Amino acid sequence: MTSPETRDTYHHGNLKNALVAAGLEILETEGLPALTLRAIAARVGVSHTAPKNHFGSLRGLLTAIAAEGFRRHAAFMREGLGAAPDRPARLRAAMEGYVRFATTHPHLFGMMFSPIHCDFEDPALVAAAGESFAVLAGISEGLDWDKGTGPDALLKTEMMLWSMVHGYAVLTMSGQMAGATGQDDLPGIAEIMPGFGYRPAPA
Amino acid sequence: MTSPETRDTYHHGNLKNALVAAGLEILETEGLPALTLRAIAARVGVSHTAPKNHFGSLRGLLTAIAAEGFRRHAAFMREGLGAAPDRPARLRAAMEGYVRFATTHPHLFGMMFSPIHCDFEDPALVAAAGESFAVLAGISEGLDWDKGTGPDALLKTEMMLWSMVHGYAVLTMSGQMAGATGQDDLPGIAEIMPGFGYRPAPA
DNA sequence: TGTACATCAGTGAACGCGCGTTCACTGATGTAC
DNA sequence: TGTACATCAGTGAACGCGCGTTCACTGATGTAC
Repeated sequence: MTSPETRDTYHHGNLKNALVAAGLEILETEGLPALTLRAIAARVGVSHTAPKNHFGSLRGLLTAIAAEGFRRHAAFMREGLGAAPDRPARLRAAMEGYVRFATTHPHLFGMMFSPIHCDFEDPALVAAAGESFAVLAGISEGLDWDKGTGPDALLKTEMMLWSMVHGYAVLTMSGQMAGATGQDDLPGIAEIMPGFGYRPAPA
Repeated sequence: MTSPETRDTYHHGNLKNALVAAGLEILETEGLPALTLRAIAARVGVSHTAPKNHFGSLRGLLTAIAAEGFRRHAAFMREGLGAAPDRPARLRAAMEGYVRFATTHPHLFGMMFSPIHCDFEDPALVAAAGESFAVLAGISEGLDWDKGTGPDALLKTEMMLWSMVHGYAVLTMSGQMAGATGQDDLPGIAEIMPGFGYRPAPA
């Protein structure tokens, strides 16, 4: 918790991290439109001009928050991987972790993919997003489908998996899937995926 | 064009449609953050309180704009369908139409799926989105994959296709796909799809 | 064909709000000698 | 161990802006008789 706190020192000491943490909290409790410079600073108990020293601008701060979001997103996916007994189970666990993150942190997830809020050129954000993508890439390897086996085939598999799970997350989360199909109780991501097998693991 | 025009009549005559058209133009030229009540009204040449008579609030107007977006989106997909010689070609055309719409109208597309801007409970919006979804549902029928043939299998196929194409559109459009994979020249949506066949058409 | 009147559609000034940024500043910290 | 000084980190008042909404209003239109 980083609830509005009183400081006795002039310098905060850990303001950079505290601002990111405060931003994440605001996203959880109040949503994306409430995520302003002033609100974030107030939650940390600091003047609203202080963030400028660390992030330059609001956009810089939001980008840092999104980067932390991607790290947690990757962690969500990796969480289920350890317990999975085989590769199909790992695939399923990663996909379900992806969707579970979106469902439990809808505002953060929305911001992480919004060019209006984040600077996708920022190296730290690109690196964090890459960490998340790497989990999907890891489970794509060896997936047996009909697109050949070259390096380009691997890229296509990664793209296919990422597209499918991301679209599923966005459409179910927003309620659009339920609205358009008229179904309230929708099949999970693992239910709708094609039933891919894996090639024998390399020795 | 609905550029700032001068009227000689007190009543506009077609304000409701003109406001939607103006909103669509602003999205094309200036993007989502510029889509305000005042900007839309100014473009039509009307006071910024006039829209209230027709839409109640800003949110109502944005929802109407999104609904028109879905109608155009469906039209984009249907466009390629007519010329397609067979069902696999129709599948490909619809998917590519989906992505092309997102690429050519990124801000409109973004708003159409944003709960912050639109009211997804609005019947007109749900109907328009359903029109769009119906195109995908149409090409899902008869698709031969390994999930059985019941009505639930059809729903799963529709969801899978929609998820895949939507995720692909969002991720490529925002530049995230290029960023995370490090590739500039990415395969198209038809390239990454599993190579589904179709069952023989019913007689 | 006229008239009275309700309703619809648009005006424009004002309101209150919260925003991000700029500015001159001050307190705290680190470092060179 | 002291001192001078540069730099870093945070303050708080002020700025200018544009936003959506409210309000009392007025012009235009449609309809009943």
